[in-house]
Amino acid sequence: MEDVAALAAVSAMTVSRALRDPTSVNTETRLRIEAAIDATGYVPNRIAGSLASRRTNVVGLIVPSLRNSLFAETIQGVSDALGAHHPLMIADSGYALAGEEAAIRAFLAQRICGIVLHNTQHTTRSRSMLEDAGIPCVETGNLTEKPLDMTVGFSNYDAACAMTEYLIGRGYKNIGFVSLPIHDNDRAAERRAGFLAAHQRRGLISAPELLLESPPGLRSGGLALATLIERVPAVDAVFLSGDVLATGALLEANRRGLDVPNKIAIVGSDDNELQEAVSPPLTTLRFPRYQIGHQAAEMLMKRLRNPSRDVSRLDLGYELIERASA
Amino acid sequence: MEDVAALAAVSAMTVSRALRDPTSVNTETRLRIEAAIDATGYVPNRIAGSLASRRTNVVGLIVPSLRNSLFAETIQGVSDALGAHHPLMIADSGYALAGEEAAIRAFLAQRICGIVLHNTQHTTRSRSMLEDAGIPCVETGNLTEKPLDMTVGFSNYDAACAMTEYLIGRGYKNIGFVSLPIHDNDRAAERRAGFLAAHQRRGLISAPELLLESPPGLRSGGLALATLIERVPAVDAVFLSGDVLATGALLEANRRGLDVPNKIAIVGSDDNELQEAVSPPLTTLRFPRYQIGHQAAEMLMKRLRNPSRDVSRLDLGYELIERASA
DNA sequence: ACCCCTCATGTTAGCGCAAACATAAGCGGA
DNA sequence: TCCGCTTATGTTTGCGCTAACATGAGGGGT
Repeated sequence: MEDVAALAAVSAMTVSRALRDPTSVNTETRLRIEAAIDATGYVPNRIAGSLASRRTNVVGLIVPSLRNSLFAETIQGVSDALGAHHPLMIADSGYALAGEEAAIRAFLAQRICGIVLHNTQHTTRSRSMLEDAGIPCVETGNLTEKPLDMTVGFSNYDAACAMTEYLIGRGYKNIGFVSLPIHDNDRAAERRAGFLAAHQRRGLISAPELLLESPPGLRSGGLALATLIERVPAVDAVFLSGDVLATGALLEANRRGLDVPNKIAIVGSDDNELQEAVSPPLTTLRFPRYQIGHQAAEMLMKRLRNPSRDVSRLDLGYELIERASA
Repeated sequence: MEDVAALAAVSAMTVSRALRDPTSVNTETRLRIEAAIDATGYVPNRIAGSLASRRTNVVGLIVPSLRNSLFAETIQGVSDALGAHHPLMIADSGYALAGEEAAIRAFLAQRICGIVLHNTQHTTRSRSMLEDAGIPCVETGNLTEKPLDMTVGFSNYDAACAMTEYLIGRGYKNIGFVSLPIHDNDRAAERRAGFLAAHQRRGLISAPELLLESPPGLRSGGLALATLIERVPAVDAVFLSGDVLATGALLEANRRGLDVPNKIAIVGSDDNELQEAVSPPLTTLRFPRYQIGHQAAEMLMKRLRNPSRDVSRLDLGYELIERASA
C-alpha cells in the first residue's frame, strides 16, 4: 500500500480511504490512486484491515451436507445475495450437532461477521459461543419458535401436517410415513410430529409400524416402500418426506407393477424437476430453498448495516403441488 | 489471550505456543492453559495470527455453480479432505471467466493459502494474479496439458472419445452429440473435440446438424432429443454429455414411445443413482468427482507442508458404465 | 476582518497475535 | 568445576492496515 501511495503522491491513509469509500476522496486523487493500483498490481490485505477495524465481511454458512442438492439451492441463494463484497465460508456438520459446534468454533476464530445455520438444534456450547460472539445469526432449516436470533424458512410441521391432511381428505386410511433419521435432525422430527398431528386432528390413529426412518437416496426410497408393504400389506399411501426418497419409492412401485395412485399413493417433499418428470408425476411439497438462502443473507446484511433487532422471523411458506400420484 | 495467560500464570507467548503446538510446552503448563481457556471462553483470533505469521489456513474453491450436484460432490471431497484445520471459502463463477476473476481477486485479498479451481480457462489477469500470489493452485475440471500449477481429474476429451468409439463400435452411424454451451466452458469443448476425434479415427464423418448445445436441465435434455430427431430423422444414437441431459432425453423418448436402444440409443455422462434407476438404465460415463475434490485438497496441503514441486498432475480416469440404453 | 464550517488529506497509535531472539534452568561429560 | 547442550519460557518487535484525531485550505456570513 505504501508503494501505491508513493506512486500516487498521497499518504497511505488516502489510499485506504479511496479503497473503502471512493466518494470520500477527491476525484482526481482517486483516479491517480486507481492508476497506481493498476500499475503496481496491489491487492489489498483484508487480513490486516480486519484486524485494524476489528471486523470482517466474511459470512459463515453451515449445512448438514454439501452433497445434497437441497442445501445446494440454499447455498446458491446465500452466495448470490452476498455478492462479491462478502466472502462466504462454508462448512458441513455431517448431520451432527458436534460437527456444527466444531464448525462454529472455527468460524468464530476467523471472526466472521455473521452466520447462517441450517440446524435449529444446537449444543449448549454452540449456543453460548454464538451468544458471546454477538454476531447476527440466521437459522433456516425450520421456522423455529425460539430462534437464537433470526430465522427464515417454513414450518416443517405445518407442511407435513398439510400433506397428511390432504391424503386423509382423499380417503387414504393407512398412510405410511418415511423420514430421514430423526437423530440430531429437527426437520425430520418436526415433519413426523406434523404427520401425527394431522391424524389426531382428523380423529385417526397412525400405527407405529407405519413410521419409518430411512437413509437418504433413491434406492433407500424403494427399500422403504418395500419394507412398509411387507409390514403392513394394507398400506394405501406413503408420504416420503425427505431427499429423493419419494422418487425412489415411485420407481420401485413401477418396477413391482403397483398401480399408483389406485393401489398405493406416493407423495413426497422437496419438489424438483425429476418429481415432475416421472410417471405418474409426484404430488409433493415445494419449499423455497433458494429464496430462503437469499433472504437469510439479506437479513444478515441488513442487520450489519443497522444493528437493530427488527426483522427476526420470516415465513416463506411452502406449496402443496398436486399431481397424479395421490 | 492476556486473560488466559494471566489465569494460567504464564506469558501470552506460552499460550500462543500451546495453541499452535501443544507438544512444545510442558504438560503441566499446557493443562493449566487449557483450563484457563475453558474458564474464560477464549476464542483465538486467527485474523491477528494470520497477520503476524503472514499466512492463513483458509483454502479457496471456485466452481461454475453451487447449485449443480456434480460440483457438490467435488466440494464435499475438498471439505472432507481439508478437515477442521483449514476453513473453506467458496465462490461460484456463474460459468463466466470474469466471475472467476472477481472471485480470485476477493480470495487473494483474504490471503488464502491455496486455491482449487474447476475451470482450466482463465482470463489473463486471473493468471497473473495467481502467479504473483505464489500460492499453490489445483485445477480440477479437465486434465489440462499445461496447468497453472497442479491439476487432478480426468480427460474430458478421452472420455468423450471413448464413449463415441463405443457407440461406433456397436454399429451406430448417425450419432447426435449434445453438450452444455461451449462458451467459457473448456470441459464441454473438450468433450465435443473428443466426439469428433472418435469419428475421424474410425473414418466416419459427423454431420454438423448432429452437434447441439443445450442449457442444463432435465427438460432441456428432452428438448435436445426432439430437436435432433426433427433435424436428422435418421439419427440412431445420441450422446448427451452434460448434467442430467441424458436422463431428460430418455424420459422424452419413453414419452414418445421410442424403443431405446433399438430405435434410438441414448448415452450420458456423470453417472448417478437416477441414471441407473430409469428404464432402460443408461449407459454412461462415471467420473470420480468426490475423489477429485479430495485429492485436490490433499495435493494442496502436501504442497503447503513441503513447498516442492513434485506431484503436479494426477489422472483419476473415468469409467464407461455399460447398461441397456445403447 | 473574523469566525466557523466543510472538505480533503495527513499523523499517530494500536488491533492481537507470532517470528526471532533472549533468557534461564537443568543435566551430563570432560 | 566449567562448558555446551537441551528444554521451557519470556521479551521485543512489527505484520499492514484503520480509528481517531489533527491539520490546513478554501469559502461564506456577519
